[in-house]
Amino acid sequence: MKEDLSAFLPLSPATLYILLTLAGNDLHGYGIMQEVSRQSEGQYKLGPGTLYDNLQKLIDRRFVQELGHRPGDDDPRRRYYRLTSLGRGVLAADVVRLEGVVREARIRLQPAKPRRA
Amino acid sequence: MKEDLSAFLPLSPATLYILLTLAGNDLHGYGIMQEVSRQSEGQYKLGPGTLYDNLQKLIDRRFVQELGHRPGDDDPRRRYYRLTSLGRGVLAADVVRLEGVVREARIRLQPAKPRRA
DNA sequence: ACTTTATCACTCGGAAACTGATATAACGCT
DNA sequence: AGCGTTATATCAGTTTCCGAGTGATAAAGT
Repeated sequence: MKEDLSAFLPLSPATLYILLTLAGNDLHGYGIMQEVSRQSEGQYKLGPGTLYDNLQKLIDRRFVQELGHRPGDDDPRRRYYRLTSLGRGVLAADVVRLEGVVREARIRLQPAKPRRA
Repeated sequence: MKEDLSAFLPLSPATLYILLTLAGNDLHGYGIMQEVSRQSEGQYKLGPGTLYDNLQKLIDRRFVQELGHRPGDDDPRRRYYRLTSLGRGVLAADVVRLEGVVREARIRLQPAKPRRA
């Protein structure tokens, strides 16, 4: 019963990192920015423009839903977002694609691997 | 003696596929399009606009060099391109990044693995 | 108490990238 | 000769990216 998730692939780096971050926990915008920076070890930083552009697009496509403010949260400014099961599926599909890319790259980048016998 | 290749990361999907394809063999534009389509099992197709935009950019950045026409080739229209060692390094760096993404995604997508006990 | 730094949400305009339609032409086959 | 494929390339329209900037609250330091 798989839908055609491949129509949404490949995900852009920005989209991929956002979905990846939300796959772990529900999170708010600023938290996503920090988490992406942390996960990529500072190599990739998401600006607010990219973030909110993407977030809106992801909500429109039902990959992510907004939870709004959390009643018990300490900081009432935060607006939380959650990955939907559709979004989870899209992320999983892209991960499969990426595994293929990585596998292929490993083969092509190492035509003569030093062997250790 | 590593240079700061991370400044060029992350590669866009289009760029990644082009570098990946050229990592295997020197190839001409049309061949790249076909090979990308084949490698991604038809999921991702590079249009000529995207291809030549990227190719020019890659040449400017010295990731790829043009070889021009091959003397012995049957079709003299073809213009061949080759990955430079810099381009190879960038590709390798992005593959490392992607491996991290894939690893992280695998962890986050399976918080409760079905056990078979 | 007061100042500074960090957190948080979001908008905006310009830059960059993507996309497919189109143009042009040589090639291979019947 | 005619036709589909191979091949390079450009162009305009759209989408995406990006960070500077705005505004405000919360936390931490002095």
